[in-house]
Amino acid sequence: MPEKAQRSLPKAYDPATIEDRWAEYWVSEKIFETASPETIDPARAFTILLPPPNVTGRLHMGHMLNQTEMDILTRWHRMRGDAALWVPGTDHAGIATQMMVERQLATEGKTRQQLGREVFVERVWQWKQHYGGAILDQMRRLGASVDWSREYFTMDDNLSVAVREAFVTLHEQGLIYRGAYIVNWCPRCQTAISDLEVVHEEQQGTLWEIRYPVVEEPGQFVTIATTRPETMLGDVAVAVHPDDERYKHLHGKNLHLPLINREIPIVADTYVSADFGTGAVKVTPAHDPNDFAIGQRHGLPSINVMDDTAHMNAEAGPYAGLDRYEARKRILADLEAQNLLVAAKPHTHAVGKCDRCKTIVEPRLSTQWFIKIQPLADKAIAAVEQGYIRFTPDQYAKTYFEWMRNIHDWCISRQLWWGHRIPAWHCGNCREITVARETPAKCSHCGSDQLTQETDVLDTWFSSGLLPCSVFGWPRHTKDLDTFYPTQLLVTGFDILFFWVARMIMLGCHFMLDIPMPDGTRRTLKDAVPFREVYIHALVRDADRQKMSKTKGNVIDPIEIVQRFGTDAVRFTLAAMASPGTDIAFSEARTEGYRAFANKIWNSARFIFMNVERAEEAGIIVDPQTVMAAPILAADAPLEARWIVSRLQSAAAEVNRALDEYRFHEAANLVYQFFWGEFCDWYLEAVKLRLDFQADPGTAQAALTTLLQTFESALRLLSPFMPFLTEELWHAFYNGEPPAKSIALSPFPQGAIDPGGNNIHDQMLGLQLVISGIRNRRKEVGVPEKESIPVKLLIWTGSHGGSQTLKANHDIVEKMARVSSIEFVPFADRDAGGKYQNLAWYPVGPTEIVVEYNAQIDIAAERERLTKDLAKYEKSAASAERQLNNPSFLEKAPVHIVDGLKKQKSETDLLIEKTRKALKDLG
RNA sequence: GGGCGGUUAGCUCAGCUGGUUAGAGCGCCUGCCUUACAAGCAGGAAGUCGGGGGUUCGAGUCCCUCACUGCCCA
Repeated sequence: MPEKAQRSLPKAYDPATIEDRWAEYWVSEKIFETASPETIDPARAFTILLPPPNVTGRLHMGHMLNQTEMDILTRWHRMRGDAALWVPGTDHAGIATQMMVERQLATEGKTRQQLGREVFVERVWQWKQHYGGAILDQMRRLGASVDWSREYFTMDDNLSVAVREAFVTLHEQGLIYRGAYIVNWCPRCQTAISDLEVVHEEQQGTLWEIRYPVVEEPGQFVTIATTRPETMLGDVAVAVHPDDERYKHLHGKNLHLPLINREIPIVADTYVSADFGTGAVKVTPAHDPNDFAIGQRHGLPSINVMDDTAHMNAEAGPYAGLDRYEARKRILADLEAQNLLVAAKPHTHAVGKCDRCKTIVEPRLSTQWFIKIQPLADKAIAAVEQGYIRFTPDQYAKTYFEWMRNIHDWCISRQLWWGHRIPAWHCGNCREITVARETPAKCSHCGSDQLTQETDVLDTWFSSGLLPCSVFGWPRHTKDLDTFYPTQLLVTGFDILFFWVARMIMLGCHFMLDIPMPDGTRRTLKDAVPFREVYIHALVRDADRQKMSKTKGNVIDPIEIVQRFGTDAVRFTLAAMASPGTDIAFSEARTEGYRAFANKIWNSARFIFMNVERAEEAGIIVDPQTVMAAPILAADAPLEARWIVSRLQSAAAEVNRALDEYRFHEAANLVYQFFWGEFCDWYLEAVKLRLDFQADPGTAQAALTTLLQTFESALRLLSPFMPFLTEELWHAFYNGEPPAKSIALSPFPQGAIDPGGNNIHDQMLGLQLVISGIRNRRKEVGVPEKESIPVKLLIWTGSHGGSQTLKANHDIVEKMARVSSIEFVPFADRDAGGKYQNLAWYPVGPTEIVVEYNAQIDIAAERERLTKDLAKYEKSAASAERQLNNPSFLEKAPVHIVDGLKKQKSETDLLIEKTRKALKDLG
């Protein structure tokens, strides 16, 4: 327990003084640890998995948005009584982590090759122990309500068992194969990388046109076009479109490949576009995926001309040993010298770069391990098609289908040292491969003991894709799995839709089908899915809508911004702007506004605590322990009390609905509007009238009770959005003896639509309009702010409840509009002898407000204002009339719309009449 | 080239299934230290909802088209 919360609060809220304390308290008191699964009703489990951040990562704004949303939802579910479990952890990030450690080694003048694999991997573990916790530490600081006892790391032993099981099973099922195919090769990382790890950038390049002599027809040439001339050394054919008239006579003939003196055939293939370049394409199967496909179709060989560092190899003949770009220069020069280079045309094309190190990727033929993905993708498609997984916003389902339906086999091997080593052993004797769960002693084919393990490791996503099952103990059938799987929700950015979302769905659907349901029945696809819902959030940009990037220098560090404004203000900013499907332009101005909101609440607490003390001094005690029950009103409770209780109920109901639909911005704005715009602006001001503990203790005690109840509920309503501030104030509210260890463990206000609410709301609205109207008139006629003045309220005949409410609550009007006295005048008086000429006048619903102040008004300005208003009213009335005179409107529009319009029309008519009179009175 | 989104107040954005007079925050103007809060209070100004066409009793909202703009995939 931190030091006992104090009710005497400093004048301004300083988040820095409380946030670290509560962040530590939540962790050390294990506030967010979930009960053991045996005690949980799976129907009440709300499980959410943190999409694994890189272990090398630092928290950025995208993480903070992502985590704020998850935290709001998790806290909300927890407070609603669900068994909320948010599982945190990190991803071992093969390439990134290996790079990080290699860089560290470089500063010591060492390379990983010098250390050797075993020592290097040990070194990476050391690095992870030392630095790998950074991002989770940041989460702790931000108060993420995760269950730290369940923290995972994809290289942990238990998760490694899952990886091995998954690999071996897939292999047994014939879904994993090994073969030579074109992959994206990063020459710097010296590993294969996936399509998704290649970023394409538009680049100004050159399209070179090169002549290849025709063998059979000396003096004839075919001119090919290429952006990568250095790969010509690996050419095995030239392809043309079968219907291209220009080349028809050459089908079946051969060409001399310049520089290297190889004869290559001309093949006809519909892949070739006759319009592009010269219509003749060189075919280099070992260095281009499309060429590889052509090569397969025509039974051509593949000649790899580069090594794994993108230097030319022995196949490149005289160019062997050169870097690929140096080779390009030399080749172009040599071609030019032989008069074979026809043209060099500027050409914009997309160049693929390694996402990690930005090196230009070299498509390269190499032997890799693949997953035959179609059977997995089929289930993943079915799961979404059949509605077992729902996307929000739903248009992402389309993107998902698009990708899933055009998926390629997944290359899962990486030529790295850091990662899950593939459980396959090569036999030195028979050359066969043994795949096994346990390290085998003998070759399963020939029995030899000459086994060496495959050196490749698995793609990091192979392990992160398994997380929804593996963190709960899969492949074992555990109680955790029964209780928490499928998880409820995955919250993530659209940029990783294909990274985790797609892979988790494929692997989850595939493997979990084999785990029976808790009751022993067979699991179907519906319950094999890794999560039931996916919420995709947008990108956080800077205030000018620019994408944040290190090169632009516009990156906002969430921790830095949190230190300046407080975690709650930053969270609230993100939540309030997180409208589904729209990028967030993060603006400090907005955050300042929400810091002010936090301060506002802080000060409302000061006011309330001050009154609790004043009450105690007068011998009036309201036991805070009794307030958590839903607010109860006395039969004769004043209007503002009925109103605020009703507003709280409906605000809570609306917040629940909004969060249910992932409408974070709506939920945040509702809480904001309720707390500031209603509770502080109106209720607190009105309730001041009732808090005279000496003169009227009965009224005061009732008022204080409602005040405390409402405030306490409002804190709970706000808590998922602003956990720190509300935790602090809640403990202070209960004088350090709260009914639970944390507000996060208290019930969330459910809210309800109060049947009497509309009437109360209308009454209060009438009052508010009169108060605003008087304030407006005061300004217009220049009444000094401090001065209390008398006003007249003219009551129109035929207006019923309105004037009664005003009369009954004249004290509120007097206080909030600084009125010394109100005279209620029947409207009939108005026309009596120009009594109200030249007075500050303002129409409000069934009343008119007249402020007599020195009888001095700016007649010209007043006339202008009234004329402008009149025009507005007349326009509105005319448009209403047009509709009401339209038979098809009356016939087709719903009744409540017609009635509403009629009501509006009559009110507008009244306004017009009043305004005309007022104009006339101006003389 | 294929696909998806966006264009609403000075700025950043709401406006869900079409329905009465289009909202918020910040900024701006004016006046106030009214003992919870100047990180505040009160009042105010400000929008032909990107252009054009259509459907409808009714369009910011649906359809077509044009312009500009962003993103994803190839």
